[in-house]
Amino acid sequence: MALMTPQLDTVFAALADPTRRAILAMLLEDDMAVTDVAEPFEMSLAAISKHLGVLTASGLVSQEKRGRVKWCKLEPDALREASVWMQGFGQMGGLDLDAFERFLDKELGD
Amino acid sequence: MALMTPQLDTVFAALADPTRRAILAMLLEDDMAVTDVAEPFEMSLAAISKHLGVLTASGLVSQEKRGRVKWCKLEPDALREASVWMQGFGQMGGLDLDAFERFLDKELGD
DNA sequence: GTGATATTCAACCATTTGGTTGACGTTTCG
DNA sequence: CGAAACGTCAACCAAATGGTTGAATATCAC
Repeated sequence: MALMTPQLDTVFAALADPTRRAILAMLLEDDMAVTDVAEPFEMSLAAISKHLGVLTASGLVSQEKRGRVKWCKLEPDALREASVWMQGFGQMGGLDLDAFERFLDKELGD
Repeated sequence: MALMTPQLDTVFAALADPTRRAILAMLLEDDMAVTDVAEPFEMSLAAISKHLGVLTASGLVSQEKRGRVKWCKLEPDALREASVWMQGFGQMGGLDLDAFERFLDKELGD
């Protein structure tokens, strides 16, 4: 059993939280500072900072500090692997998903 | 902020575990009994039973008991909502679709 | 320099998760 | 009937998750 592509683990785990999905939706519109990301939520800034850490660790978001502001940017490419994995699932019966995950490792590896 | 669609939570959370993804891959080929699902894994039957419970709760798998055997069946439709959610992020942009098609030709060719 | 702003860090807490083991109810088979 | 096979349940455990506060660290603005 292959059980590779640990990126899938972190990406799907990141997507499993509604707060994090809402953050991604916000970042879809524009890059944002951490404080601005946190503004609409009824939870502490530190909690949002942690969520952004999870998103960054999964590759779904990148962060760049300029001055005292840390800008958060959506990285849609990180969704490709997960999305393609799911597409394959829904649409192609009988596919060898182990081979498929190996394919994704190779294609998306860099 | 919306934070709805609890189904997405459970589907993504279910997909975040490599054991569960491997189970889905096995079920893609055919329906299976719980014991047979557990066979290739180096963990207890009870653990696999729990994983199947998570998959069933998320709707990705259905279970039907016939006699003393509980049959597990993949429910690919449950992936649709999550898949559609991802479409919003333009994820397919950088994937090498030619390589993808070649992969599919090879995998599905026979 | 002082003070406000931006963000993280550290410690803590409750809950969930992923695993174990052993006992338990069903169903089948000899 | 009695034993084996199928699967879950219950109790337990360690580790991870998602949140809180309060202090700490930079940076900017006056």
